[in-house]
Amino acid sequence: MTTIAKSCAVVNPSRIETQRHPTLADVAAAAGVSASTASRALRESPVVGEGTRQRVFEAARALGFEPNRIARSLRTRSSFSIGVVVPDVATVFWAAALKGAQDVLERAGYLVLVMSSEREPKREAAALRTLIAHRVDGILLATSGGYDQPPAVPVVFFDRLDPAAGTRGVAPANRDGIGLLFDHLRGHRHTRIGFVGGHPGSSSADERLAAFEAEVTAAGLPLRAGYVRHGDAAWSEASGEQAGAELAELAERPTAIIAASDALAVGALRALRGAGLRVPEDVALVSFDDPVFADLLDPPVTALSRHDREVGELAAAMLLEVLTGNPEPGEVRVPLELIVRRSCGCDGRG
Amino acid sequence: MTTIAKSCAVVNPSRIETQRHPTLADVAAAAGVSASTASRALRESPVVGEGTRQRVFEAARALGFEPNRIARSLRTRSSFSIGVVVPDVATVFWAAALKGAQDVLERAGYLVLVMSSEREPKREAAALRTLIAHRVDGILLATSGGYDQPPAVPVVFFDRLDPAAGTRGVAPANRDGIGLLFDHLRGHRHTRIGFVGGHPGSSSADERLAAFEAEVTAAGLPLRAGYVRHGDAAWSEASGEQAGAELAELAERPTAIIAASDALAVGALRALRGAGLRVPEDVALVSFDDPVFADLLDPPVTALSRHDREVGELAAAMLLEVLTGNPEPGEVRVPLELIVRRSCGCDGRG
DNA sequence: CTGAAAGCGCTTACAG
DNA sequence: CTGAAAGCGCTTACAG
Repeated sequence: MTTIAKSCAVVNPSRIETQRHPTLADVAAAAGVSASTASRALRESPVVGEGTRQRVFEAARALGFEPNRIARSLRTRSSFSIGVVVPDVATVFWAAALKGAQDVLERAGYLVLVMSSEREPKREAAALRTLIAHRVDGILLATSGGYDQPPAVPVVFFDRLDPAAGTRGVAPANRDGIGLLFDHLRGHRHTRIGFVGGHPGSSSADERLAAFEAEVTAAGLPLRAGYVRHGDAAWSEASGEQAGAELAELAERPTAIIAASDALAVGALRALRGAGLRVPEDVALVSFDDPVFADLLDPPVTALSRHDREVGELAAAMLLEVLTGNPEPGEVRVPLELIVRRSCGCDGRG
Repeated sequence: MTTIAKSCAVVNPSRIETQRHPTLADVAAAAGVSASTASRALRESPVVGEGTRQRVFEAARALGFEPNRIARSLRTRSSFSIGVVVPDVATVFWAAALKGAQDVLERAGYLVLVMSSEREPKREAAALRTLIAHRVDGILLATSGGYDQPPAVPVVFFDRLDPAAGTRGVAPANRDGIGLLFDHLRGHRHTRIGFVGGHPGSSSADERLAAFEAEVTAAGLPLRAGYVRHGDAAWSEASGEQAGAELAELAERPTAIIAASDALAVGALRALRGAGLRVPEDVALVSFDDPVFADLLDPPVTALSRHDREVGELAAAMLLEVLTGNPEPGEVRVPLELIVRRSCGCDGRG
């Protein structure tokens, strides 16, 4: 007792007396039963008598008892929690995907532990270790490359898939999406099409770039190295602007640009303006991810619809499947649609 | 043994054999020492011999041992985790504030548990209970009204403060911010100024509205009920559009509008356009929170700089203070600056 | 229907 | 410097 009081004082010597949480033993004592019975009553075991059940609940209510999940987890050897690690929680895409995942996971009774890797492999690896240390039942991972050997729990990838084949994952249909964008630009008769890609190394960046190159080749167009630029690790707006500026300076400038994300597109738009170029008259511009308020931008930008939330939901659902014993291997791709506005050269009225 | 294997089989009968996590006992056995010594070695206790220390670390490494934090938490009676509850993780403001908080908390060694209340008092109360059940050491709360009696751990409010006085909290300087917006509009000689507020009931909505009314009165202008509109619970863009449309329809229409948030402002902008009104020529518009890509909107919108991240950081720092025994009571306000662009009537060149 | 006992995986006085 | 023992707060066979 003395020990406990002392350690409390060290940890939290403020006036706010962190009142001791009542334990199951307290409830049992108050209800005049054993801890075993109290536990069974609280867990609605059909075996306990009605009167007993009521007395226990009453005692628990009176004491403000909230069962200690840490103790329960240790005892039952299952934390009923899921870890989610994303490169950056404050990016529109991951914030939305995270929300989607959290919704389905919480509905299934899981606690969600969110960790941010800040796009660094080291921090991702650390986050994974922390999650394992907390004995999560499974992990949802948008990898930044910190995943080496599989941890001791099921993992489902999302958006940024593991390069190794055969791992479970959910991602946007990158290839088809780029195809939609490319075809639309071709419909406007463009032959000199530039590309502002994400940072090489993630499946999302790499797939979109590969799809772009495949489209160019399939269209019988020349593959010009100078027409392909890349954003920085954060796919930042600033790096999109830099890339856009480089494209704008080219002697034989592209007449249209595909940006691999919203921030990259907005950065490119800013660069084009800065270079005194009109969009879409001088250079057309289309974006992979639909920018926020895209229809109010000047000009309104043509882009692919967002299904961020859905990616998170599907990944969570897949993990739940695995956890309940339906391994359901392989990949799921979320289809995207083209939203035609004006930056592509259309008049924006459909 | 049989029991364990059986229960494992029920939980996860997939081929992915969830390998048993090695325990401290395993490490101790492998290193040829007792669990006590292994524990001390791993925790870098100065008391253990160098040779022993090395053998233990080697064994831990070889086994891929990751100490079970659940067991440690139970034993030490401290989870070293902090709960953060926000109305919606996918809203720009909270995503950024959350990230700020998470950064400082993780740096201090805490695990962050994020919960979303979806703006419902019931869900907020449930989230709070879950957090308590997980024995978090403290809570960061942007309340939606689900907080009745103080939980058994320290709470710091952020953005949406507790109406009760004297509680700890961090929020933007709502009053001063509205003052900045209002004064700027007055500088443009506007006398008929409308207000699209947030949903009444949260401190952020109420403070901004009160500040607006105080400014109107202080300026000697009439307080017209018809000039004040409110967004819905989510402060959604659609509700901002609705409010903007109502203002636009007024017989004696305001010549300027202050919107209490980015989404509300963008909604209002859309409504104004829909009504065939030019911004800022027919109606000027300024926004409290700086919209994403605000400078590329048509017209670029004048707004208050965002300090979302800072709000989260400061709230986290305050909680840390409390946890280490420096109660530091009261409120902190984060000052905002005006970013002048074109929607207010300026030419946008500063 | 209920209780005593064991144990989940750690940490930490207490002895040596 | 090291080990045996107790205990954190639960759950769950095992007996009655």
